[in-house]
Amino acid sequence: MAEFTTLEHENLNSVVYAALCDALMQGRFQPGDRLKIRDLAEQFGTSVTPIRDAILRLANDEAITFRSPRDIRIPGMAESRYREIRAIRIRLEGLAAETAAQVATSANIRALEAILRENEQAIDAGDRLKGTQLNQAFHFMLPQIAGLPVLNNILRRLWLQMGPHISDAYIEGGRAMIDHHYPVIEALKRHDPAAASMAIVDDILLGGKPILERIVHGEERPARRA
Amino acid sequence: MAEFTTLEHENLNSVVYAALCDALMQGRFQPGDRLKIRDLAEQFGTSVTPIRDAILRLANDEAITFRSPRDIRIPGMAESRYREIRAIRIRLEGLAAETAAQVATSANIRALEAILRENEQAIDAGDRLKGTQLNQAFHFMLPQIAGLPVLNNILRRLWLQMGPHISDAYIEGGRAMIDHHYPVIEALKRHDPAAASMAIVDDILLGGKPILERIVHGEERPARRA
DNA sequence: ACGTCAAAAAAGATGCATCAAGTATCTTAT
DNA sequence: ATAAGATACTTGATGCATCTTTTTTGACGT
Repeated sequence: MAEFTTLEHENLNSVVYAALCDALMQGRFQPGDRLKIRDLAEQFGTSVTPIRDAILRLANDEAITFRSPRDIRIPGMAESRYREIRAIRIRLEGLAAETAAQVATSANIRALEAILRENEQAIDAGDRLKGTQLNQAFHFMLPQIAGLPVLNNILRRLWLQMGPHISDAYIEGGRAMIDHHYPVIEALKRHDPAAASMAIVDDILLGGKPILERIVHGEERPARRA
Repeated sequence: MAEFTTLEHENLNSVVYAALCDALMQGRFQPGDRLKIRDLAEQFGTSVTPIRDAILRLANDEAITFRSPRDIRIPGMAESRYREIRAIRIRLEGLAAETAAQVATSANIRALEAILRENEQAIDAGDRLKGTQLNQAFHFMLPQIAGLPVLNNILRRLWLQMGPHISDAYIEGGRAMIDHHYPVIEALKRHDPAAASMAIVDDILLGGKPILERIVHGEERPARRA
């Protein structure tokens, strides 16, 4: 999962960054949670320097923000921001799906089907964490198949921002969260770019509905203290 | 130009980051150029810490890379990567243009026209730096008009990567580089999203042609030493 | 001349001390 | 008992020392 495209010479800061990215994408942070450099340093068993480095990168990704100069927090998500991210995803994942449909091999298809099958089982078993991970894995597979690393990185950053807001939505959504993945695979099999794009758009709009509702009804500026 | 959406409490690291971003986008670095933290610290009159912070953020943006653990450089651009970035820009700037066409005010139009006029003059005067800056300003104005800050940031990062590769193309291109900006403004005036999108796509594909040719004929892995 | 290898210099990574600014706590006067 | 002010603590930013690895360089042999 934590496959980073570029560089990253297993520095401590990259290890911390990768770990925090995973935590973010898995919804292990809640909006409003506060991060303390010294605490994280203790948890990771490093000095504060690599933690600062990782935090800075995450802030650059807008995955965390400095509410005040000394108050590092997981930001809230305004509804307008979520809608914007969704619109961007539609364009970008649409492009990925179209391109993937043109070049997908049977091995690619099998990999997607394997993820989808596992995802079903995870959802049926009520395993929220595994469910979100596999859903993400499915989405990230398309730009990978398409050979679009830049696009993949952009999407990764968007998911970093969405992570804290999708936590419980997947359990509530049940299998409906991944129902739209089937038409995607069918379109790739037929090498039908337009159908692939439409299918992934359906997934983003319909499958993501519980997430939007959560955000709309949630606090814009999350309460103090977690 | 250096308007950063979020946070950024005028820390030293943010000052350095903003300065390096400007330098990158203005083409003041060449692919293959090496950056040294201690040298930059001397230039900025700070210690190495804020420089490291800024460099780390830039590396996270993939605007600079660590060729080896101790060799920080402006990366080269493979043709495939440029084509991918172009495809992404088409989708994203297309979305920005469509949205902008729906909401543009007459004040927005006037601002765009002012930039375009200035850009003409800069090109006629052979002022490469100002030409590229105003061209960028035009492109960044669309997501701003559209009210899409996330999209704006994504584009900013892409431009950070393109910056070192567009240096001399604008002089060679002459007015052809901005000819396609007129139809964009016309479409916004008519509140015609489809036309606005098509116009900006034309600009990206045709206006960017000299850039692609430069990249195709340039070195993939740039020569040592600048 | 050219290539090889080793010593020296360079350079980023890490850790840590200090600073400044904000926060919480405690004291004290009303 | 409450509120205002002072004190101590928290916490990120900055600077700096040190460590390790890389890069450079120059001497040496072919």
